[in-house]
Amino acid sequence: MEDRYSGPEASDQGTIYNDISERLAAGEFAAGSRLKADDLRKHYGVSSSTMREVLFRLAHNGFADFEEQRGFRVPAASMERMLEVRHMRILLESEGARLSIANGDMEWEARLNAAHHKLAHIEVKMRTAERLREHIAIWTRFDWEFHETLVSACGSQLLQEMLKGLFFRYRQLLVGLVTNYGFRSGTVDEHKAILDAALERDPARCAQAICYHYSFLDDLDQPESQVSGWQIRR
Amino acid sequence: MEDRYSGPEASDQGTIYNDISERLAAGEFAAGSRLKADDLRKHYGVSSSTMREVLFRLAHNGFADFEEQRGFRVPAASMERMLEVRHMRILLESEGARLSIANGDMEWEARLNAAHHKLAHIEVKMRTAERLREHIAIWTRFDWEFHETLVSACGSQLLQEMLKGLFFRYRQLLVGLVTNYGFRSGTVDEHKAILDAALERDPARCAQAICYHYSFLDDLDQPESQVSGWQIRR
DNA sequence: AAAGGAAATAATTTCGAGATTTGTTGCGAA
DNA sequence: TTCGCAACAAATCTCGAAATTATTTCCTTT
Repeated sequence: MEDRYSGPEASDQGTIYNDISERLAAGEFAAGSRLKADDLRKHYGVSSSTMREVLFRLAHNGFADFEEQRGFRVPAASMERMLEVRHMRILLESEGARLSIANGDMEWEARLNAAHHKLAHIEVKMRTAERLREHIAIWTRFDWEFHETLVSACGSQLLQEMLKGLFFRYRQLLVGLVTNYGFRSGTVDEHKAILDAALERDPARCAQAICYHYSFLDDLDQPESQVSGWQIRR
Repeated sequence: MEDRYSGPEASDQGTIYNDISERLAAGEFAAGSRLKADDLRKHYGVSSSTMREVLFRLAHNGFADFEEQRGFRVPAASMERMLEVRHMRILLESEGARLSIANGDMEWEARLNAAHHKLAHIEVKMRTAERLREHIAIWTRFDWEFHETLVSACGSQLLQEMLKGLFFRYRQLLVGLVTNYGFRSGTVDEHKAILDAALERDPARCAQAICYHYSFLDDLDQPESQVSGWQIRR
């Protein structure tokens, strides 16, 4: 008799890590709330030590805050923190795109096109989707794949790793700060602008397009101006 | 009767983490070698779980590589990896310095002067020191404090955190790649050039000085040209 | 002698209980 | 009512052994 529970089948560390990070990126846990090791332990059917390790891995990737003797918390989603992450994303992504444009071959162009195609498809679909929640996970993956592919020919493994961390941190903060899981209809055109600039091998215009992709944040502070149906959470 | 051992007195996680990272930054463990959890566990007198957590923390800060079911290893110190870390350091440090120059007040200038003074003092002393090994830990700290202070007025906590990780990763790789623990006599003038450019509020010249500070790496590939008495490890 | 495989060895990973620390509640005094 | 303090409750942190998985050794087979 199994008195475990009926959750995810395989509950190894990697699976649990991915599951929790997805749930965090989908805004399931309120920003600033405690990640109770004991509750999660029971939910996934593992021991406290295993859960602790997973939480440490999440913490060191920026998904959670850790304080000694005080456990783990979902990082508070402040606009200041958000702007800092955006700043770093723009800096690294522009540099990575610049190098990719300089080094990338036709194979890179093809992969970028493919990644954009998948992303555009889901984004157009989501514009009229009923239940946005169901598409967030796959959209997040395609979004990341596009941004990852953009810098994939930069020649620096390190830059790509750092950018990955920033991407998911950004998403987590965004979901905590706004409604609609951070989805906007405007992203379709913005991603297209980045793609076009990259394929035309224009680093300056590409950097500009990347900048514009994140510029909506500046409008969020003014409550009267709505950004594609968004609202700041209260 | 204590059959523990006679090492560091307080063996909490933070202390062990700092001790191991210092040993790694001093090149005590050969690059590519295994970090045996059991040996370290015995050395510090803690359980395997505690040591495992410390190793995870080290791994997530780039001090160690982790592979599932295969334990922890000292990252292989390759020149490629080194150039990647240098690239990111230049990018982030130039940006951080630029913002600090724009935002920093007189208080920042004073702190930068103080940090440089301490750093210059130890570096001049090390030029003629007998046993370099003894000064590495304190030199590393002052070196970091100077670079940290340089960007401390940039207004981004995130940039500073990322730069800190890069700094120690850089040091670990350097120690693994060259002799003399990565110390060069040329750093004295280079740090002075960075300080002067920052105090004169010249971002472009500051970025140039930062770039020059790391440019010695380009000469390392040519074996005939010696960089201030350095040699590449074989 | 070389290659393959099975047993032996050595490492990592998981577990659950106990020790330690933190947070909370209730009581009494100012 | 407010503050301090002590006892209680709930969480984290550590531990060492057991289970799992990788590595080495050595014997068999080709």
